[in-house]
Amino acid sequence: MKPPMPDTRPADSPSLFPSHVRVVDVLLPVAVGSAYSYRVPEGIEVAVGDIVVVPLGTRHMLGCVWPRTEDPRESPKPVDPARLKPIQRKYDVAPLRPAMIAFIRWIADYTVTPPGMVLRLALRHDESAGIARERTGVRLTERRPERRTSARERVIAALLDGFVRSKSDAAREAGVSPSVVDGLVDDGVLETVVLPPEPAAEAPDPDHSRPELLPAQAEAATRLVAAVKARAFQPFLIDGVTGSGKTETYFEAVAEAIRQGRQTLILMPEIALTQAFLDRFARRFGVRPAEWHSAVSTKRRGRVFKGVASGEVRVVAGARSALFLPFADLGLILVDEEHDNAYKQEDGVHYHARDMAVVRARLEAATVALVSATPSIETEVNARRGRYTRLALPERFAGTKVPRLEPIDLRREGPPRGQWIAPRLAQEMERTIEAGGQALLFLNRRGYAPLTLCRACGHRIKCPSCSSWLVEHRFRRRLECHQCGYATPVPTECPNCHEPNSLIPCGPGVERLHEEAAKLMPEARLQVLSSDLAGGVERLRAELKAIEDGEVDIIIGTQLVAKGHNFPGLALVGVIDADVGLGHGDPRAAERTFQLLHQVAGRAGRHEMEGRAFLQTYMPEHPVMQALVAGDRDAFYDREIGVREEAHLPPFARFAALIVSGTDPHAAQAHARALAACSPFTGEVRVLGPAEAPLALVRGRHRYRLLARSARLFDLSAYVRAWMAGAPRATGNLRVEIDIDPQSFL
DNA sequence: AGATAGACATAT
DNA sequence: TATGTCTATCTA
Repeated sequence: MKPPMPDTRPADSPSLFPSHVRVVDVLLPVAVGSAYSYRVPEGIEVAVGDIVVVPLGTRHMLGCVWPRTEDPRESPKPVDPARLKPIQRKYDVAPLRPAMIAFIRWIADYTVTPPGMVLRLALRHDESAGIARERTGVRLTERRPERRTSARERVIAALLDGFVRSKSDAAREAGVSPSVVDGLVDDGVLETVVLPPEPAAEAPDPDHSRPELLPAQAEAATRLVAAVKARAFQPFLIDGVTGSGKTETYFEAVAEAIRQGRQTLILMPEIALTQAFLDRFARRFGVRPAEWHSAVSTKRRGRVFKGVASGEVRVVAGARSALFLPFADLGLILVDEEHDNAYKQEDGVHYHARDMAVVRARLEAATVALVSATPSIETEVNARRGRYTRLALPERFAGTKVPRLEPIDLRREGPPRGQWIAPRLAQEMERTIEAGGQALLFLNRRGYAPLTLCRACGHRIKCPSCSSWLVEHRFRRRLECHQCGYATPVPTECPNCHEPNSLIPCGPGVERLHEEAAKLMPEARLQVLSSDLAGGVERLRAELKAIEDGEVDIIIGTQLVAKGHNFPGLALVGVIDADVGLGHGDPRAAERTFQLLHQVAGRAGRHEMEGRAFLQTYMPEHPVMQALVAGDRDAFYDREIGVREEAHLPPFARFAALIVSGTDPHAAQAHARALAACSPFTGEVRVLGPAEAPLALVRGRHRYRLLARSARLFDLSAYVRAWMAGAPRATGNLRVEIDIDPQSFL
């Protein structure tokens, strides 16, 4: 830190040098529209981007010295100089660079969120966390103890090499408790040494172990490497079938960024950030990347945050929040599984991390690559229009093909009532297991049965707080609401007509499927995999290991099995109900179903083994099923893009919804209607049902949704801002949130 | 965001 | 009339 400026004014004539009140604007991480002005006290020098501690009301908080703009919304109103409060101190962290400030502004503008809320995402770390505490190590001296015990001897033996170790390491290596080490320090046998702080992440080695690449991979890698070398914004789509080595390919670009001394951000859906991925990275680069997601400890976050800001951390693998890390020199961003919905932030600042990654890359003059086997419609359109350069990886590594999905028409060859596995699928499973392969039954429904019905009066048991069906979880003997988490013991009589023993479970969940499969194949070893597996992450990890080791014949899984995990012995996939998820009126239902089922099918058959996949459906003629069966991805995209065009929704702008919420339902609805009445909104106003939006009635807040049907969504944020500015004062308690997937940033 | 002052509702 | 609960407003 710079020394304070010496005061050069003559002591006897201060009035000759009118002391200028130095004022700067500081953006605070709170939901206020503009930055606030603060006085800079003598002895403190601040520049734009600096992080400072300032008083606000009764508290002190971090803020960022913010540049002035012409934009009146962001500029502070002039304040009586006497009312200005002084900056308390500078905060010891790297200042936000201009690209980061531009990024924050861009997102705030696009998402119609106060910039302070976006800044909050960038400053989210614990103040004390980043300060690496001093670590002490121990080293052997010439002295030997008077009292000799076997524990002491072991410590001395372990430290005979003369190297310094931390106390805990020394104790662990010698197999003794730390108090033995302390005792030796007291006796002067060991001396303590101050250790340098542990690095936030070790430096990855771009040449640690370079893999053999297939021709298509090598070609794609070359183009990515060239882009990284060029140090200019360039967006790519890495479009490769499951098992085509997308990761190995983009690792080459990571290697180049490391060689260039620039940083890399690998974004992944949180669930995909597994040990397996980190290990894979370590095999290629010798060390693991720095991790950034909700499960990382506060202390570790602080260190990573500082390491990223200083440039010491070269590669970060993180969930969407990693997008707001203060990279010193970001050269490459990878968005793995770019189609994944987890990239959407649904509360606070509504942003789509995939799109914001492209924005950030542009502002940082970095290369960005979106990676997927089933790109989102938007990304596909951007690739087709040439805004993203497509790098196609059409072949699988081992030369096997992604299996075609074979349809099983449930109307013609379905199972008997009360069962869900078609005879043909059962046969194929038996054959597969006899041949030593594994089978996966995919059903995206947790629990035993999605509906409990009264045989006597027809009553369907619903959640008292959000009116969606309660799902029976037989293992836990409860009825659970999958929307809001409400749970109650399974009743013995109908809550409506009080008829005893009249309740019957309707429809299948994975637990019920497990029951059926066990009956069909009593010898087979079964395992259910779902996110609510008893025993949590530990158990899940253990079960995945067991599956990998071939200790399971039939896996019965929900969505969980479609993502990330590798099942090397999997030879057959059976989709129990391909129609789940279609026809809910969700405009993205077709896309999601296609992506999910394509990914699930892709799990079958790798490592020189051809796999097979079956699709049980009541509507084999549905375009999604047809595309899946034909293995024709392009046909699917052609159709989906066409559908959106017909609805006058530019495919790359996706759907837009405005959520107007307020505490007074009448006022909120009136405002929603007023907004809807104005161009460009022609959509209807709907009260959000709880099933549609579990958060709809949080704390008595009423929400209304507008669907915008406009070809010019580009103006959406400006439009809403203008509307809000002109809205009557009573709208102060109304929040307008835009829920869109912005695509107009190129 | 978080503190606080005001607006109702309810206990004392 | 004190006390609790919920909301709207303000922070420089």
